[in-house]
Amino acid sequence: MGVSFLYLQKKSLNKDAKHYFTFALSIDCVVFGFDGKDLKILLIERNEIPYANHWALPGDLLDPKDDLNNSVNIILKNLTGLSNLFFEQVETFGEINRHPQGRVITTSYFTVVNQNKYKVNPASFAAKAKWWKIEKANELKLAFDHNIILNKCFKRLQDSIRTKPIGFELLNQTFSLTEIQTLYEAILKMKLDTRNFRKKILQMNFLKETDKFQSNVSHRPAKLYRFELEKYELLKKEGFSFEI
Amino acid sequence: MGVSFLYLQKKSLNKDAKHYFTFALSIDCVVFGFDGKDLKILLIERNEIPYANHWALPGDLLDPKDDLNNSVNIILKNLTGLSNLFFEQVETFGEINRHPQGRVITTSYFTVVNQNKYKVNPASFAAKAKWWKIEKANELKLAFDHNIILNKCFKRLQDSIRTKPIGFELLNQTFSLTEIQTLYEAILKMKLDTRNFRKKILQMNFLKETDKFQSNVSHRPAKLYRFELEKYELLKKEGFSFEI
DNA sequence: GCAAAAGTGTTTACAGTACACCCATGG
DNA sequence: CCATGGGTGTACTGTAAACACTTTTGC
Repeated sequence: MGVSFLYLQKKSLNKDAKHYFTFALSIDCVVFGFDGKDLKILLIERNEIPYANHWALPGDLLDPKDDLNNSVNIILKNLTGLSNLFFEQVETFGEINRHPQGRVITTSYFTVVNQNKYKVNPASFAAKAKWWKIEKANELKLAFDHNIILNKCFKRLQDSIRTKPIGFELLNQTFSLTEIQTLYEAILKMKLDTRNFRKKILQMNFLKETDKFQSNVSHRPAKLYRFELEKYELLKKEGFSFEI
Repeated sequence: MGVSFLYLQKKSLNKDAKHYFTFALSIDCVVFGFDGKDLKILLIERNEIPYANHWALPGDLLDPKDDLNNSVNIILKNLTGLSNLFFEQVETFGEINRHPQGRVITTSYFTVVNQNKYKVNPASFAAKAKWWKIEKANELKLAFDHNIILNKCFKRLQDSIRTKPIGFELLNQTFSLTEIQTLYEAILKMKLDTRNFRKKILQMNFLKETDKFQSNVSHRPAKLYRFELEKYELLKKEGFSFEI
């Protein structure tokens, strides 16, 4: 197994640095989007080996000069044009043979974006990108261990959506209560009771009714709401805890 | 920033491997113990630079031949003699200057052990090890970013103890209800109501009353219970979810 | 006037909380 | 017989869950 005490001992560390400083690190990111109906994730089609013609999570090697957490935004921007997103670190994968070309450890993140605000334009970036329904993505044989990473990140999203107000990132700035409910149903994969859902989310007091309504719908137009971040921060400071 | 598309392109990866395959990876572990009264963590005293004479979390460099998650047990055994423990991966830290001697990324884990079963014997292992009250450990200036890692892992323990039956690892095989309650109070850092706590944990139906009692105590001896793993697994399969 | 989704309140059941006294043992 | 922690039940309160009809718009 060859575990050493290098970590504790400078002299040995210098001597055997060649042996230990041989890992590459990558970042893989699950980007969740919502089109008003289904939860989607963003995949990129590889055109080089290994895994040529396979779909993969957007990701890249970490430059040894760059900070880990700060690089996610840069990598994602280079691959897809998406920028300035919030990320949650999920898990680090380090199986010996997960990358066929060397010892690459990957740290996974997820983020959520509004599909309408961020239209991915495959032509303008390095790789072909496409939004996939999460079930469809799971039927694909993704590159590397990306099916596993995808599922871990999806589980984490399901947890986080219930305890943090990240869902509003997936919607337009104003939205109807039905839209939030549909979003929660798509992520949690369960039907929710309309009256109870509205009661619960409204009494949290961080949604502000606007004077706008849906337009051009062939039914009663829904009132539109806005998420008040400042209000949420205040409530949190007072000890309130978000839970759906 | 120098982010590349190497990850996607074999030819470049081969060419620039020297640039990217230059990280070292380490594993750091927060070992929680319980002495019947206080929550403790296990620290090791370094006697080499960097951070000579500083206390540090047990950890070591990962050998490039070894799997990440599987190495935690081996590393901890080499440092402390503790073996065959369960670990939960918590977070990976990759700030540029977190290690003064090179680019070392660290993945953190926590585990919980029964302090009575596992007496750490400093003399017989590589480094001097000591159990510290968590508050005292936080007052120390630990090596590297270990204060931060410790606190992240402690928060994760506080979450996990409420949703997974890991607390019983910290106790003897048979234990009194008061002992579990004291443990939860030590970890969650709050007083709990005795009658309500007992009701809640007993009605989960995975604690089995034994015919044993405390002995040599100068008060009414407490009935001793046992955690039934099989029962817990069964209940979980039926959709029951642990929550304290 | 019909189709389609928006919007709205009440009742019921269960789980969380608060709370105080008697019991068994060792010394 | 006293000190110490073990052990127990009930009433109250608040939140989750179940449930059906009216409203507004476009066509």
